[in-house]
Amino acid sequence: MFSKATEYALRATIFIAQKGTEEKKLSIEEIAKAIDSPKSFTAKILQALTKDNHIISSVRGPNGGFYLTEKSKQLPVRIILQAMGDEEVLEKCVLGLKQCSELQPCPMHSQYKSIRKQLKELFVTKSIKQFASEIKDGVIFINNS
Amino acid sequence: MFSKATEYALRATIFIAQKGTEEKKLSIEEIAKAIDSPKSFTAKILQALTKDNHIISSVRGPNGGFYLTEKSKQLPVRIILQAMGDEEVLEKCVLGLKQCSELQPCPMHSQYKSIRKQLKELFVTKSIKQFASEIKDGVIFINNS
DNA sequence: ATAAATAAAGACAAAACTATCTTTAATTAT
DNA sequence: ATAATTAAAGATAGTTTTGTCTTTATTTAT
Repeated sequence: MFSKATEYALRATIFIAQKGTEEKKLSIEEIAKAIDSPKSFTAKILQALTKDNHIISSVRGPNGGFYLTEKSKQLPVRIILQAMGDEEVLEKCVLGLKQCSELQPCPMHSQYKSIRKQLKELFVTKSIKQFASEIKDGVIFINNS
Repeated sequence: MFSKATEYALRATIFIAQKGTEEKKLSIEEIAKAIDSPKSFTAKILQALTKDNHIISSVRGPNGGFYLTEKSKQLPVRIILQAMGDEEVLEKCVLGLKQCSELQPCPMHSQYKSIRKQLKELFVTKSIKQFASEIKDGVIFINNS
């Protein structure tokens, strides 16, 4: 569905939203361990979400790390797909046809369109915060081991 | 959602099922043109679907080409994903977590599982033939131009 | 001021994916 | 038999994705 990079971005952002605060920031070390992702690769991804897109906040130096502002937590999860350049799946024809539409439907269009709509709905209407608050120790997990 | 190779495989197979017969086989030339895919790359894909998986039938030489047997047309479209090694999306956690399940759900699990179920249902319950017969000239399209 | 800790930035490399081109084998028509 | 046609097979190459490592910049604590 999504690239590895996008999977890591979603996991990391939801994790940071849940565990990080401006007072207690999370290091890339902690984050990568928690979500089971390669550290340096994840660092690159968080950099992008920080620098270009201002979804995540970061501070360098001792006691530095990553956290999300309350405002960022309220963004739809779609914002992460957008930042990662990986939101095509929310719009695209399942057969990859450029001109597939209601007027020129592909053979799978009528069956697939409702699935795509629900997928888009999920990423557009739900906020980062909503998924972050799903995590309750011992009930919902975000780690991978 | 799927790789380019899988998109071409789905388009080609549905197209061949609709237009090809044992009497009037389709050449790789015709197929690639019709579904707007790179010819040699598509040849490789059809080779795989022919040789290893016996989903498509082929004959070499003059008036040779590709077609589907009636039996093949009745296979679920999932068989194409399987042959292409690209059916992971029907089963996988949206966040890419290995152990995500009802017992150890990821933060998106409860919202996403019904979407994944519908997607799987689509590929498991619908046959190649069903999508092939969706194509009616001027109403349903499979070309890309 | 200096040292330590941490993210940012950049260079590099391995693997996977997409694509092309050439040669070979099989089949048919003459 | 021979020539023509078509898929099969194999070699190669470009691009993207995934990942690592090193150096630099910033911040904090002493």
